[in-house]
Amino acid sequence: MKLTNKGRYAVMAMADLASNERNGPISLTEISVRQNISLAYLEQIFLKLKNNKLVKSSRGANGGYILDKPASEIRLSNIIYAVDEEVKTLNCKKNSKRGCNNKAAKCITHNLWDQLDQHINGFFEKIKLQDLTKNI
Amino acid sequence: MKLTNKGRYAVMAMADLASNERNGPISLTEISVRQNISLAYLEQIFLKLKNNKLVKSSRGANGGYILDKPASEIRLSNIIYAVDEEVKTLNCKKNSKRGCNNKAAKCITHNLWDQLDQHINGFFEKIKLQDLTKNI
DNA sequence: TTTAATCCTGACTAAAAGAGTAGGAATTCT
DNA sequence: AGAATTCCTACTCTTTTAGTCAGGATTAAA
Repeated sequence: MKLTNKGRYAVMAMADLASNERNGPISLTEISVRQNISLAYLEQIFLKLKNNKLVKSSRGANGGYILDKPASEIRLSNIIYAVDEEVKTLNCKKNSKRGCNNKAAKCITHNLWDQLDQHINGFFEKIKLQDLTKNI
Repeated sequence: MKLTNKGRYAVMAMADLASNERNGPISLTEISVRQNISLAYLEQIFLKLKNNKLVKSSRGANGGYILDKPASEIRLSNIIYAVDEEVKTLNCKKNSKRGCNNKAAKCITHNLWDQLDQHINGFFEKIKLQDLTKNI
């Protein structure tokens, strides 16, 4: 399943961004210091966030990032999805010999894992970025 | 997070065992054929299931495994836990420099990931092995 | 126009985890 | 004794993770 540190860092950084909103963009250097995440890694992460229209960037001196929409409209699932590409546990690969073939009674757990995916997705969909800023 | 193929194989194998109960133990060779999982890998898995008192073994010719208790009393969480050792997403390692230190505002997501753990655990705790045998 | 701050991008790498193999020892039934 | 089966440990191969590194490209302020 794809739920990694990168995903968590992304959530942390977005929460940081939401909590420190002010006039003008916030630089990654700032976030890097506050959240103790390497700048280069943050750059990677924010590139994806930007491609997924979760943040906007402005370049040059005093540049940085701002949220692309209100924190109340960003779900954690959006963030996770943006950096991890998929929120899937394990699915039965087509043409895979092991674990699941389409014969009856052999892929008992297929549905089960699908349900779990939905469960986890649901969890992250319920929570909005705004909900996190309260705790900071 | 620890939710791997091994965990899924374990659930599959246990469901197989529960569905094919009869007098006397069932050999891993049988399960291996039915579920299309390599015998050697199954051996590894069942070793752990046995250590966690989910199955009983009998050795020698005509040996094999049987459930150690009724399928109605075995939760999927027991199985997952047995083979994966932990159902934890990502926790903040003590003494880790990155990602989480105990200063305020820096580990925003800590609680969040804990909640997720509980969520997933809850999912697997609700479901009993017996519930799976109906679909085979 | 210079310069500094920042974004942007891809390539690279070290470590860990995942998935499964291999081989032999011990046990029990026939 | 011979065959079937569990038991147990160690090993290996591959993929993924978690970053780092290096070098632009772009922009805004001075």
